[in-house]
This record gives sequence, structure tokens and C-alpha cells, in this order.
Amino acid sequence: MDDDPTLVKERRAKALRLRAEGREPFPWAFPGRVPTEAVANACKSIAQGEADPTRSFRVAGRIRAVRGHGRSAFLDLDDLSGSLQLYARVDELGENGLARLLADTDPGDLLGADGVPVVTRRGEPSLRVTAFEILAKALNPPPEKYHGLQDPEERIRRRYVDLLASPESRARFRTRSLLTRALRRHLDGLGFLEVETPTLVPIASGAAAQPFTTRSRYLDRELQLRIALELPLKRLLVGGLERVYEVGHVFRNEDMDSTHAPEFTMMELYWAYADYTDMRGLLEGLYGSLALEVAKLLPGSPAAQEAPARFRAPFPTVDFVEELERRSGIRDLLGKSREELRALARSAGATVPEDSPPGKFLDKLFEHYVEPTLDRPTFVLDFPESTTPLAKRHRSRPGRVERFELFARGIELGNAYTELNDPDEQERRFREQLSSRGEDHYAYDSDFVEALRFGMPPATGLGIGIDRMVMALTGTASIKDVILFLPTRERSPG
RNA sequence: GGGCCCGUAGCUCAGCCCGGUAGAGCAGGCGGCUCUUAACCGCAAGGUCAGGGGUUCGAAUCCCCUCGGGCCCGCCA
Repeated sequence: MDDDPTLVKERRAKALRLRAEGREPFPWAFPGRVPTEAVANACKSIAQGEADPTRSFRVAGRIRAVRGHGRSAFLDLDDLSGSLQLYARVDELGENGLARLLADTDPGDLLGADGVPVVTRRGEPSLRVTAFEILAKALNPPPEKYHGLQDPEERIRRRYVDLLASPESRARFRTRSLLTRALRRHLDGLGFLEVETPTLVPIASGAAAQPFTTRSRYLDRELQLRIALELPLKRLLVGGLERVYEVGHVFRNEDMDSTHAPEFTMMELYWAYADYTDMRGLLEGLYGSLALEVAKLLPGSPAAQEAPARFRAPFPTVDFVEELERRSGIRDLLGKSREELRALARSAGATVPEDSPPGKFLDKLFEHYVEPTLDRPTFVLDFPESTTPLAKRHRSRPGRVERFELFARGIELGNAYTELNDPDEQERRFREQLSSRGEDHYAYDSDFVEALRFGMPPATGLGIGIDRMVMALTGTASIKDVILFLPTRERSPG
């Protein structure tokens, strides 16, 4: 092969030698194997320096380190449940067996072993090996055992190497998976129906973002990848499904950074006959239960320590306008002209196109003055109408819409509206969006307006970026550390 | 888009300011060691210094371009 000329060759030669000797380097199965955790548990009732020869265990995993001692050897074996020390001696394996173990295996190989639980004189729970079998020979050497894979680029391009070298990375992605499962369980328990709606759509709408485009040969038309889940789910409310949610990927053809990925996971939920106040209660319950889940999944971690306390309901609320006025010292925000708002936004460091709608400047001011101050989970209520074209106007506060966002640690953890269900109003707002200049707009989805004409029940809707939710609950700084595989540029030559 | 930083052995890093022909640890090879845990001791091996161009007697090192990546700012949800 044209990759590493020495290490890979040596390892491949070992595999071929094993096969020549009648021992398959890539066998088919290893039945009866238990997690290494089971051995560690069995060791809890064994005194230091003692063994329990009445019990025997079969484990399998990846060799992380080998410490040979001539007539004995210690190996560290990793599996998903943790890590276990194997203690191999000539007494059990014979001269030949031990020599073979040391000669045939390398760090990175998958190894199966039978043995009895033993706690070493130094107190390490171990398995004293009576038999072993190579389960898959690793031709490529693993990263350095102590530092692991440090290069952030390599960790993304070859996530499997990051995972196999880093128990922390495995734990983080396992936590993500189980948190998503807990979220589903919570919503299912409230009577919501999980649905799947199309990824390929004629017009990507429901948010303001650049879509990816593709093409159907059969339909002979351009299709786009969805940028939001909102409009199909609301059609389902029209259809009478009443309580629905979807967890799925959305695609936005924009820049990548530590909080934005081109393909990410969104959860959107729609609830008929309820409003955004009901939704606040749902969200408090949801995050409360997810925080308890984190405490179970990452015991001993800083995230587990603080999550349950941070996310204890009720979460405080602030009013968008009052809080912005309080933090910025600006008075009578809603009475300001667009030009005045633009000047204020500019003095706060934002450079927004001059012809932006006034809501754009209010958003920027809020981001600058308020968001960084929202550390513990806080609901921001009743956004100015101009910031939010698609929410229902407030039932009693002129100039406001019924919308809240939930923030914690400066990260947005949820965005909810009392949904607009007046078809004529919806049509008017789509048209206003199309005529606004300079900005991304919501694409006009005429079939959606048509759907609303059949009558959508009053309803509240919620969107949560699952990736950011996992970041906030686990204390992870970059979105790239909670997404398994990301698109990358082509590798540089050499 | 602007600024700063990084790319050296499979992996983790030093060397770069101040130019003299590449260095350590881990992993791998050989030898030793029956309680180690980043095991230890000895010997030998391992390199397109991201790629290209320039300056120079001589470039990993200085200059320019390109590629890939990171952080900050801007833009974007």
C-alpha cells in the first residue's frame, strides 16, 4: 500500500503470519462477551491482592496500552462501558501463550479475553487472563496513548479515530444520543406524535436562509433541501393531527463557525389549542427532565453538577423591550424611527445594511446589550412586531407579538410563538417579505396559504436547535464537537 | 470579507527570532524484566519539515504565492 511504509507493513505482516499459522486475524464473532464494567463491579467485593477463581468473565475491546514484564504483562482494554486492565502471566497462559500475546498484538487491535477477576496489590481491578483471541487486527496504529488525537482538523475528518482514542469524545456523543432519546420520551409522554416530513421540497421556507439546491430527474424540476420544519408541520395541524413534532436535519447554505453548521438537527413542535404561555410550561418541564438526564449520563462532570440546579423551574422572564432599555439606557425604544435605531445599532458595533427593517436593528441591539447577560435560563417575552414577521400579534400589547426565546449562557435554547393562522394575514406578510430589500426573506409558499384557508386551529409552535441544546447541557464550546461527521474542504495536497 | 496564529516521523511536540543540511517522547523492531498502570532499562531503525516559487555558497528557519485548519471581529440563525 502507498500509505505508511513501515508501521502498516509490519502490522499487515503480523496479520498474514497469524493467518498462515491457522489463526484468523479477522474472525466472525465472539459470543458470550460482557462489558468490562461487569468485571470492575465483580472486583468491588474482592480484597486487594486477591482473586475470585470461582467466577469467570469474557470481555472484548480495543487494546490501548501494553506493559510487558518478561514473564507477565499488563494490557489496558477499552470498551464502551469503560476500561479494564488485563493481567497476563505465564502461570495461566504458558510460555508459548504469553509470547504469542505479546508478539501478535499491538495497541489498537481488538482483543477478546477470558479470565477471572483479580484486584492487584496496587488495587487495580483486573482480569487475569486464561485465554485470548485477536478479534480484529488494526493495520493502522492508533494515536499516541496519552495525548490522543489533538489536531482539531483530523478529529473532524476522521471522527472514528477521535472516538477510538478519546473516551471523552465517546461519552459526549453517547450523551447526545441519549438526550435526544429522553427528549422524544418526554414529548411522547405529553401525547405528541413524532412525524417525518420531506427533506426535498419545491421551495425551502419557514426561515430566512440560503437553501441548498438539487434536481429531480423524474419530476424534471429543481428541488431544495429544507431550511426549517415549520410549514409541513403546520399543515398537519390543519389536517387534525393536533400535537406533532419532528426531529430532523435542516440545511442552510451559509458560513460555518463554532455555533453554525451547514447541516444541523432541529426539533420543531406544534400544539393545537394552546398558546405561547402553555409552551413556556412545556419547555420548563422539558429542560428540567433533560438536565436530570445529563446528571445521570455524565456523573462527576461539571455539567452534571450544575445542570439540575440551573434548569430548575420556573425560569425567570424578562420583557424584550424593558430589558433592552434597562441594559442599554435607551428610552422609548418603540418610539424611535428607523434612522434613530440604525444609529444606535451602529454605535453598538453592528454593521447592518441601511435599508434593513427596524426590527433588524432592535435584534442587533438586543444581541449586544442583553444576550451576553442571560446566563441562567431566562425567557425573553413579547418581541416587537418588526422583529418577527411570522408570529401572531399580541392579544393585548400593541406593537408586540406573542413570542418568546429561551436563553442560557448566551445560547438560544428555544424559540416559540403563538402561531399565525389567519390565511389573509399570512399572505400579506409573505408579500411584505418578498418586497423587503437587501435581506434574506421567507420564500412565498402559496400552498401553505392555501392550507390555512381550510382552517388551522389556534396553536403554539416551538423550535429547538438540538446541537446547541446539547452544547448548553453538556458545556461544550463548539458545535463541531457535538456533530459526528461534518463536510470539510478537500484535503490539502500532500 | 478583515486581523492574528498553526501545518516538522503513524501520534504528541521541540527546533524557526539569530540560515550551516532534523531532534525527543509514544507506537513499531531486537534484547532484558512475574504487581505494572503515561511501567522501566539497553540497542538499532523511522522524515517530500503542507505544496510551489524566490533570496542565499547554503533554507524547516528569511520573503512571496497557494492549499488546509484554529481563534477573534464582521456577516449569517
